[in-house]
Amino acid sequence: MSKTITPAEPIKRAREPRGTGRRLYGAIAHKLGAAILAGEYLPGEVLSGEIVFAELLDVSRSAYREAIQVLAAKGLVESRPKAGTRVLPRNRWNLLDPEVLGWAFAGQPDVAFVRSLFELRAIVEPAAAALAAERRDKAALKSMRDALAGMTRHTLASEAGRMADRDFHNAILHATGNDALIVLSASVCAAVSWTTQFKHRQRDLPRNPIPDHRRVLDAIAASDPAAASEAMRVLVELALEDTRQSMQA
Amino acid sequence: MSKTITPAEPIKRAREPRGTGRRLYGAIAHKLGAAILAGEYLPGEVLSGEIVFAELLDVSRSAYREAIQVLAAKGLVESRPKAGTRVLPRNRWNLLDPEVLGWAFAGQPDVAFVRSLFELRAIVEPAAAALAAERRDKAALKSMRDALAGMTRHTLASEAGRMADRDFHNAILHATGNDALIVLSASVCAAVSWTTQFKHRQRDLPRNPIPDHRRVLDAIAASDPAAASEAMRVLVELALEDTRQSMQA
DNA sequence: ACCATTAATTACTCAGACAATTAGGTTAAG
DNA sequence: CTTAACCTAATTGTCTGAGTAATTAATGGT
Repeated sequence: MSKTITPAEPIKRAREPRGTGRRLYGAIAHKLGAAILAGEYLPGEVLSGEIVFAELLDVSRSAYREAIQVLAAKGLVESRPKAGTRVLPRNRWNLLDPEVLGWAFAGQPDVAFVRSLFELRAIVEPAAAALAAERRDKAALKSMRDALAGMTRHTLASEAGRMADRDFHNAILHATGNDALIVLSASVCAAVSWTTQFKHRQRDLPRNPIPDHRRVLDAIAASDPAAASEAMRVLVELALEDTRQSMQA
Repeated sequence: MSKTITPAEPIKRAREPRGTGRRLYGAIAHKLGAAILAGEYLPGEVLSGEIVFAELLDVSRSAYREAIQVLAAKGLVESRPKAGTRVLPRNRWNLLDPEVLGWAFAGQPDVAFVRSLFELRAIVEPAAAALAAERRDKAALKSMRDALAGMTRHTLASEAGRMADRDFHNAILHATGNDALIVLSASVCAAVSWTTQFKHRQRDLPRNPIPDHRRVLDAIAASDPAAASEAMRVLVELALEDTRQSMQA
């Protein structure tokens, strides 16, 4: 076994002003990361040696190595002398890393994985809403209100609207005062953002999401943890249902 | 402002056979990462230029740069031409990355952060236990039983016992069939392992944890989600209490 | 069958040069 | 006085080529 893998074609640095590949090594990491997440390079298989791979990618070994360090830092690959750099088993991947999530959604996202993300969201966000209801202060409430206003002004079809949606959920997470939850939010919110974008790529928003969000906000403002948790549970469940529809289509 | 930072002293590659710093760049990343997590380098401050820093560390620029790529991949720093590499604000850090968690616990871990981790655990693990109760199969049950047997044989005071504890919780997470949860478990379990080690550094285990785990296992085996969730809630709460005691002391 | 030794492969580290990018100051226009 | 465009210098980014160190696998001895 252990057939070595070689890249398909040379790399071109992306020209996006704010993309993940502003630098050459970033572009390589993006290309390889997306390829690994897409299943083109299977776990256990080994990438052909530095010199060969870098040459085929038409980049220097420095750039290639720095890209590999990035992938290794995210648990996608591991390099050892004499053994080469091989793709690690899936359970070693840092799937909650925002950049890795981006790579996962760069291609056709795995349906089972999207479902598991929503399940995680359905676990974390209601609990977070409950905590927020207990600990929210005036500033946090203002952030939520502002975000909800932004969602109302622009719709979820626009980028500004989606950003307001992220702001709303982020405000709740921040109100919990829990660093671990906040970090997790950065991941989950990013994923949700990808999926909503994915959703609206196919059909327009079938339902007005504002009332659901409003109920959550009201419960938090009223310092009612149980109601906040329940309202958020409903919100996530409806969002899941919308996504499910558009993914079957 | 923007006072530039310089390292205290040169680097020595760690000799640990399975540590994070088997290679030179890994040792640098470990040193700098731990220093950042410890608050020695504050967000916004800028590390003195590559050439200067690498020279003071007595390593080549290549090794230093590869270490920086690792830190950048974990959201700790960001490098731009002319601006240098600066420490990012705390909310950009991937605190759930296992390696970052290791760095956080390499020094005196922040009490608030440890509390937030336990809070996250108290949210995720009961929900995971409930899911496991719904979806568990024979193989998963066997894994849990084996792990519990291991915990009984060795105690939590030994490394083998702690590993069995991790296996038990991992088995539950795997039984959910939820990839996102499994990845999150890799982080949280690692953190819990750090804290339990931290805990036993000061006093011996004050309570027998086996019955608590047994209750969880029984509920999952009985396919009773509510009971599993409740049993796990109790387990985590007791663990939190133990840790709280030893951290105040 | 097992363990020490050796050899070959591969990643790792180093050094120095050049290119690309951009922060920050400077100048010009409104 | 404010704002925008421009320039410059400082810094990271990229490349090349050489040599070192670590690890696996084969080899030979016990």
